[in-house]
Amino acid sequence: MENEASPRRATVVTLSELAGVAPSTVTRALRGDTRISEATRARILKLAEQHGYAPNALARTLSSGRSGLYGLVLGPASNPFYAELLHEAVREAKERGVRLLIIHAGDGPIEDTTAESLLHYQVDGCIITSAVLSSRAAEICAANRVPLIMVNRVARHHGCFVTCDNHAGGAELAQLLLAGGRTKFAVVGTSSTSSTAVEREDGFVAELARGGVAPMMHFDGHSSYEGGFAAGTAILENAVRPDAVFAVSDIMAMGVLDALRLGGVSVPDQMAVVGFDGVAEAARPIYDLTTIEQPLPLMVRRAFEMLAARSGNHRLPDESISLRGRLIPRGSTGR
Amino acid sequence: MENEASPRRATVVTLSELAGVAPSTVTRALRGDTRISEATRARILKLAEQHGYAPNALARTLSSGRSGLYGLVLGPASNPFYAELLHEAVREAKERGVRLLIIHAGDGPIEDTTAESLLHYQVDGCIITSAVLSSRAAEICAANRVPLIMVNRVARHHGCFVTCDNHAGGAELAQLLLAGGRTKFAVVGTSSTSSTAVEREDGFVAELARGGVAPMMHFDGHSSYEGGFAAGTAILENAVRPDAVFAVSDIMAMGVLDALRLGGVSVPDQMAVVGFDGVAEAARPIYDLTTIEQPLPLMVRRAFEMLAARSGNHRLPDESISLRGRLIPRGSTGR
DNA sequence: TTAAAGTGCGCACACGTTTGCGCATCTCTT
DNA sequence: AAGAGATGCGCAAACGTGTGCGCACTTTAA
Repeated sequence: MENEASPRRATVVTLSELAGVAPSTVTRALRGDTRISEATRARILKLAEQHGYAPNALARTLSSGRSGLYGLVLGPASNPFYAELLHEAVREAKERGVRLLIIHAGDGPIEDTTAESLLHYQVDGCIITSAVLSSRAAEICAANRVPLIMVNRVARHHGCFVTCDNHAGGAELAQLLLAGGRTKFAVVGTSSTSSTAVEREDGFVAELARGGVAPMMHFDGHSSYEGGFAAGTAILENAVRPDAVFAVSDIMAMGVLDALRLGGVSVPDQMAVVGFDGVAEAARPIYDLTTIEQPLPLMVRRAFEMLAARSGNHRLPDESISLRGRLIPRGSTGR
Repeated sequence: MENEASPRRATVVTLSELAGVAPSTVTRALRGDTRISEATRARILKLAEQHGYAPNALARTLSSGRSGLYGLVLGPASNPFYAELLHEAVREAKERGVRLLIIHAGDGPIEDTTAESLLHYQVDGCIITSAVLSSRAAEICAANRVPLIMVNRVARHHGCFVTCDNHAGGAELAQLLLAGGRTKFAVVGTSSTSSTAVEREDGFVAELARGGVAPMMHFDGHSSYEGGFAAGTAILENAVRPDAVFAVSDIMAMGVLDALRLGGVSVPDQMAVVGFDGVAEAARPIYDLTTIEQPLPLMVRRAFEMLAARSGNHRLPDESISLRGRLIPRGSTGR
């Protein structure tokens, strides 16, 4: 079919010559412009099909200004939450006909050179989860009109973000534990300045206070399984043990649970454990973890919507969306 | 700094006007062409710096033919191996100054429309893990000279791939178990036609045969934690229990281990368990899983090298690389 | 003194697509 | 029958960068 001597891909110009029309006619026909007659359109579509025409999205960017590319900044691989978020983003991007450019993944901060590559590829926007953007990097994006959306975290005083209602979620978990008759609470937080973790903890502690209780123990660790495991181990070693543990993320709660299991503590009889995120792992029978499920699909959709709106109109003000999570009571809190 | 009335980004033309030279001179100066005098070059570099010039990589693609974009097809989120692979790929891409375009993620096959978007963005190549490419999609890529590399899986009869030496790894695990005095073996495989799983199983069974033993049980399940858990549950229910279980992936082995734990089976005393992949989770004290670690960083690097070579020279023949994995003996096999 | 080689840079086109403008032709309307 | 609107399409410029070719000037060689 394809001639070996002419390996060149079909272009709009190729098709226009074949069809005996102008390149602009081909473009309009392919894009469904109503001003092109149905007959011409059909003829061009058929030619495109025959010759395996694939539009050059990069060339389109050049003249239209939109690239159809969104940057994605991902958190560490050790937390399955980000893997789920990635897959959700891929699904949503496919639905919207846009592509995802992985800009950064991992724990560390985003380097300035990485931020610059955002510009090189003319991304229409960028979704940031977890990682911190240096002020210089943020400045670069702002100066070049690249809209930024933080998912699952908020920046200091500016920018768009969509999060779960962390405060309410923390409070709801506290209510559940109080209603279950728990009295001695441990909080497993994170040493990072993550807004998400802080809000969850605040909500939890505030609700405890409403019930007239204060946590008896507090741990700060790395926001990972290992951090949770270390906290769980520390709980075991404490002279007086709590009867309920709130970990600010499921991955940490899983670490806590495993430490308790190795220490011979029975959950939920001797100790209840709750987490936050609603990752798939939490549903495993071995963990059976009570948690707040983040409405990930909706959060991702909202993020894309905000990006799409802002890539069309740069004057839109900063916007923040908070979505209520769903309490999933499981075995780790009894019943 | 940036004038509100002139939101346009600096381009080569902008700089050329500022410097009083031709656009081509600017291009050559920025790209380090030796034919441009040092004085002119310094002046242009300074101007570029001042005006925050960011080259338009998409425009460059148009005239140079190379996009600096690689497609990435990722497996399901439920297996942490793919998350690790993603992060490794991101790291390697950063080092090489190329970008990753997420084409597809998840369990299902790659749709043809997805494959076409590979072409739209003129990717220089594509790394495929796990998902299957329809023959039509493969044809599209071949016709358009988009090199494809399979990582951790091999296609039927053609294409480039880089894998771990699955057969040798399976054999090594069998040796270890035999040396540990195990006699009754169960194999937890996957119902998918994944070449990787089949090779691992073949290697394991072949080595058992050399020792004069055949597995007493065999399970096929979904290649996931749940699949492993189901197999583990089935093992519990069997009248006569094996004293060693080989799961073809760590994620399945984790499922097996948890099922055994819930069933009160003590590992490694009553039963040894081994996995394959070397994911981070396998090292958790609660699993402490003996496994074969895939040399992920090297595998990813080789994949990029093969892609880079093929995007420069389309005539290169198919090539396959097999890298030896490393046995990591842990508590799940005793000692 | 002249030819040859080297240096520094500009011109112009190419890459593939989009889009504003405008020119025909055809169909109504009055 | 003539102006008004609709319909169908072409022309040409633009997006930003890369590059082959060639011109002018300088240095070196004979």
